[in-house]
Amino acid sequence: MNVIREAKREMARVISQAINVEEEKVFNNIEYPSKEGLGDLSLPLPSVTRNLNIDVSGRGKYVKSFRRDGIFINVELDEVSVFNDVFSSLSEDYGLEKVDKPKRIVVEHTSANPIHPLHIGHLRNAILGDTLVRLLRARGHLVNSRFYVNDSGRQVAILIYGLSKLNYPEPPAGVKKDEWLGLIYAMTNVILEIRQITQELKNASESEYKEKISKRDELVAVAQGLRERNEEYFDVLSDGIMKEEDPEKVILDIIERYERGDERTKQIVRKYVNYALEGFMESLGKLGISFDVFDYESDLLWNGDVRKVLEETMDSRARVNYKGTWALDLENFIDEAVKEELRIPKGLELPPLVLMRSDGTTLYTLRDVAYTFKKFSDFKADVVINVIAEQQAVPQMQLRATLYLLGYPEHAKNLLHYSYGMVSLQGMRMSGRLGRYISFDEVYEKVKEVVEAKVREKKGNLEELDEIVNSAIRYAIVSVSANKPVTFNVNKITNLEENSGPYLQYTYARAYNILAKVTDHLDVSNIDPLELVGEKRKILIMIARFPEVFAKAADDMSPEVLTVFLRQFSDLFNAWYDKERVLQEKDEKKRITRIFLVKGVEAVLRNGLKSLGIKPLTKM
RNA sequence: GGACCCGUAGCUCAGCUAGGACAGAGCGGAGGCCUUCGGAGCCUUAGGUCGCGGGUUCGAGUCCCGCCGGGUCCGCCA
Repeated sequence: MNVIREAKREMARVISQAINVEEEKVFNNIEYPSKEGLGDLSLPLPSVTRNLNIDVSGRGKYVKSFRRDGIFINVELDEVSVFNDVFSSLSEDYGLEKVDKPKRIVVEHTSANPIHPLHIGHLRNAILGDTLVRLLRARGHLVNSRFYVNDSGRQVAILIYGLSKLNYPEPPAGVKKDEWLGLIYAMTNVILEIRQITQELKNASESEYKEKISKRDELVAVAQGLRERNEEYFDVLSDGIMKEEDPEKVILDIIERYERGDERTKQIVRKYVNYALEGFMESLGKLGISFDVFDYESDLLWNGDVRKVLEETMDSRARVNYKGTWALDLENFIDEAVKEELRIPKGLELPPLVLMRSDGTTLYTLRDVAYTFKKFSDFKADVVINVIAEQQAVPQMQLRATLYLLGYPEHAKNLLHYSYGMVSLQGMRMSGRLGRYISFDEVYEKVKEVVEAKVREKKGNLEELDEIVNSAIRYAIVSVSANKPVTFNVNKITNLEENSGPYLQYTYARAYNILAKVTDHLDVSNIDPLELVGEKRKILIMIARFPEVFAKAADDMSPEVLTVFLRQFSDLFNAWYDKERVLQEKDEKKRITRIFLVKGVEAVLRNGLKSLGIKPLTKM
């Protein structure tokens, strides 16, 4: 039951008849007054008519009164009707309104390269992605979450090359596998880069020389830092790589063997890639994040999917010769109207999609086309959402344009890029390549430390410690709009005061514990209508609004909408909580009225928090 | 050079998609509240040319244009 919607309908019906404007138009322009004392619902008249000289009167089931106030028609709701209808139908899943026509939706998120541990950029990706999954599921959609394993690129090959120099060691017991791999990868890469730049120095011109020297010094400093973390590995790697005649050739050979599907290479690569994934899952598991499916990029190569797409593109009328290889000319074969339809800026000159390297091997974006087909077909998806950083905006547009050109306009339209802004680190860019990052695990442990100290100080319940840490981290991420660039700051996450996940959990616990002690028989007809004033009345209206807010947050894919609402709602409840007693109230009708409101608060917070992936705590 | 994202209180951010009533929170600052169902709380208070300049409109933080800052992308990398 969505009481607010019914009330808005009633209001719109009366006004539309009075001023002769379509009901739908009136309905869509109804808003909530921005300040107190103006009623519960409001219509700015100029938004629907030029005739401002009108008055509306009367009342209905929900509408108690209409009042003309400047350019507005303000409506006061009948709190008793609202109360009755909200609480006589208050179910377990109150507010989690389901869509009429559920869609099948694939959400791909996180998809970190399996060569180093997850860092705070992935943290944002994973939390946004997982929150979308939960919100859309709560809304009634069928959602399939996927992780794309980029296992066939150069980066994995570098890692495997390093491992080969170490004679394919096993991760030591007690060490997190992704972290262990990340160190080996960074060492290998840095040593390769130093070797490379040292070579370049030999034929460098005077002007380049200085720049290259300083770049090399920088790399050497990074290398020293890495060496301190494991001297034995570093020295063996350094020795092996420096002695290698042509490391580049060996790395290309690894790529070639893996892409071809050479059995021994497959075994080795998959083993270590899966170690990295194990590490990812261990980290993400702490926040309750998991995936339905892992898709390996290499599978698309081995099973012929990529080849099929390549053949299709080679048949395309948009195929052109580009710098000596083949590409799709997206710019000249996609007109303005289609660009707009595919959410591509008019002024952007879309770069051609290069189909293959001169040696015939394929490139990431083309493989991504194949992967997109797989996501649509495997799950019979209506919509595919890619949660990817904003840096990938252009490749994502190329992807949509390519799908369109290949004759799949529906796929192109239903492929959404859920973009998020960069996460930087106090002015410094993170770099997995150089082993410079704050890992997901470090963040988690740091937050856990602070939360634990706080719980001990409060003599609180340590059993749910992980759930408090989870809510602190999720809230900090999800309460900022996705497209904002953010600078990472642990202090912000460890502030557990009013604007925080733990604050919401705490508020929930208060409401829950009142209800746990209730002995009254609750009957909506046994209440005191005069109680529905002040904060209690406002709480009631917000409870009634919750289904609408939830639906908007899910439909717009804007979890921050729900977050803000839950916080304001908690503020309101806490303000009231401090002023009046519930259980100690002597008058039975007053007491029962208040208990109902607390029940509403409990339901709204419980369902709101759950759909954000935060556990409502009964004690903390 | 072109394209995209961001710019709101000392700091961190809501509000901008679909314009509407004196611009809202938290942190930090100042001052209060434990005979109280959980003080991770409550109540006061100070703090703002909504980056700047035009335009559209009865009305602009919100829409349009032009600037200025910060970031990102423009590879036969992923």
